[in-house]
Amino acid sequence: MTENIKPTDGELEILNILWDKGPCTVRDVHEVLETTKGSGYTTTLKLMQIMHDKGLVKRDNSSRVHVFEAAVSRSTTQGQILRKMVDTVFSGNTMQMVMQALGNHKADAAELDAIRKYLDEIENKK
Amino acid sequence: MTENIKPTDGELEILNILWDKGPCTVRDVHEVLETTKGSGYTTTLKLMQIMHDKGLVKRDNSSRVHVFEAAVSRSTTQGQILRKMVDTVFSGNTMQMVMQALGNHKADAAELDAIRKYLDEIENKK
DNA sequence: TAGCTATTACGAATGCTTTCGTAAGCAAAC
DNA sequence: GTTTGCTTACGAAAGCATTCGTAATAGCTA
Repeated sequence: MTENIKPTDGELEILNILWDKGPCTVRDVHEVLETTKGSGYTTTLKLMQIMHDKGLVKRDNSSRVHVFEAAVSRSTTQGQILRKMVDTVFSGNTMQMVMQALGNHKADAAELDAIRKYLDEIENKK
Repeated sequence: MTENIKPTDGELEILNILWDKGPCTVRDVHEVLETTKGSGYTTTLKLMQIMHDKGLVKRDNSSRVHVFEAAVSRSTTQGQILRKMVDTVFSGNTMQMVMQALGNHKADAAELDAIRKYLDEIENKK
């Protein structure tokens, strides 16, 4: 077990911004959240400070205006959250979850083919 | 949109028990949680009372010992949580989530075939 | 230099979840 | 009928996430 980091919903929103845009100042992040959530500047700041304490982000404070960067990878974090969700909501049954996801989602032929291809890859790799 | 019910983690644990075992008394549920979480009886009771207030469970109080039953379906709840997770963690990209799930999960040939079959079903239904 | 602005730091308030102590009610057993 | 034990009801405490008010700080500008 590497880490037991579990970002909260608010923290995840900020991580998404950092993953999309790369290193950001508090203002950069706030300008996004302001439109999506309408929260205040110091709210964003506080959240990012907490995330730094938790090790979710790295901070470059060489200049007066600190620059933040995600300290955890997107795919790793996605995998952790996904696994926990499968465990708690689907009793660990990944296949059932995938079926449900495919059933609810209106996939087009191209998407379905992409999955078939991927299934073949998985099978051949063994 | 039917409901905007979002069970907490603790509530979900109880729902899982009710879905697995059918109608239960508080004691029935507590006996499971006691071993998995070690929480006290009144803790379980309180949680189930809150769930009743929220409409997550139905209560039969015709006898002294109340009998509780899930008021929301397992698949509906799974679908809601799944959709929210895809939106917040995978930016709404269901296919990417499925790929990640399949990649992390060590599926055997039978499971992969089950998915292929399911993909065919989806495609033919159109 | 003095003052204005933008940034970070700190602490507290709010709201929600989880937990449990305690009281009250009821039923069976003695 | 009194006691004992299980059940439900109520309220409060603890912990955490989120929010923001206020202060301290640094840089820019007039």
